[in-house]
Amino acid sequence: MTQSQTNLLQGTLDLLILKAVGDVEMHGLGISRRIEHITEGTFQVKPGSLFPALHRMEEAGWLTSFWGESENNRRAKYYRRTKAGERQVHVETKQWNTIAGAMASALKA
Amino acid sequence: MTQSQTNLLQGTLDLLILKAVGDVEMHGLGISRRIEHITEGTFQVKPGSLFPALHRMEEAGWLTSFWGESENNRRAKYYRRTKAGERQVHVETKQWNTIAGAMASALKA
DNA sequence: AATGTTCTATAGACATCCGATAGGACCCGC
DNA sequence: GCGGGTCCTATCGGATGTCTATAGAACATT
Repeated sequence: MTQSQTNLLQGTLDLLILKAVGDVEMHGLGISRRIEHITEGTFQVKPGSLFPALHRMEEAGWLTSFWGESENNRRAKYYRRTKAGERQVHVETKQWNTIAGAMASALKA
Repeated sequence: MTQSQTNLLQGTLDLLILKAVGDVEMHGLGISRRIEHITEGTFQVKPGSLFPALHRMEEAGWLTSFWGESENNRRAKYYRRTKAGERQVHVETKQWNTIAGAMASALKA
């Protein structure tokens, strides 16, 4: 049975990534660390979740990428949010607030 | 392209069902209607989502069921929350609050 | 009988998250 | 330079869970 522990809710990862990237360019592992930071340690995004998500979002046009060099002189792929990504933040934030509101309403009963 | 609009976040359905059942026994469609009500119309659970979830949760021991007769004289399967289901409400509520808190923290940046 | 409504149920498609695994590139100690 | 640790990206297979669509049984209405 061994239930897997902190399952990330489907659909929240995209928003977290978009939020983490912010306005500066970051590479994959940097984004991962930043997500852990801004969620106060709650979400730890593993590579197997992160990279498919990044590729998916680049495909969708919410992120652009370019190869660069990390602060540790490593080859790293940097991501930046696009205009469309900016709009997506608003869309998904609104969706999240709707969901959170509905859940709060359901739980207070 | 035709993006399917994933209405419900994975993992929230179980909690909504457990909350909807409450302390009285209800049949499937009744639970569905009640979820829509207590979430103020936000979540509309379709049969294809509802029944697999009910079976899964009965398997897990959070619900028990028995055949009865609906208020419209139809054959209906009634569900009731078990002790384990009661405990699960607390577990999942806590998880939800953690997640909601983490998201709130991430979004306020 | 024919039709609609209520209620349960399943199949198939699809998206996505996770664990495991892999490999290239840089750094350091020796 | 050689080996091991770390940083960084990447993919595969499996598992879960939701949606659309479909189906059928039973009762009610006409």
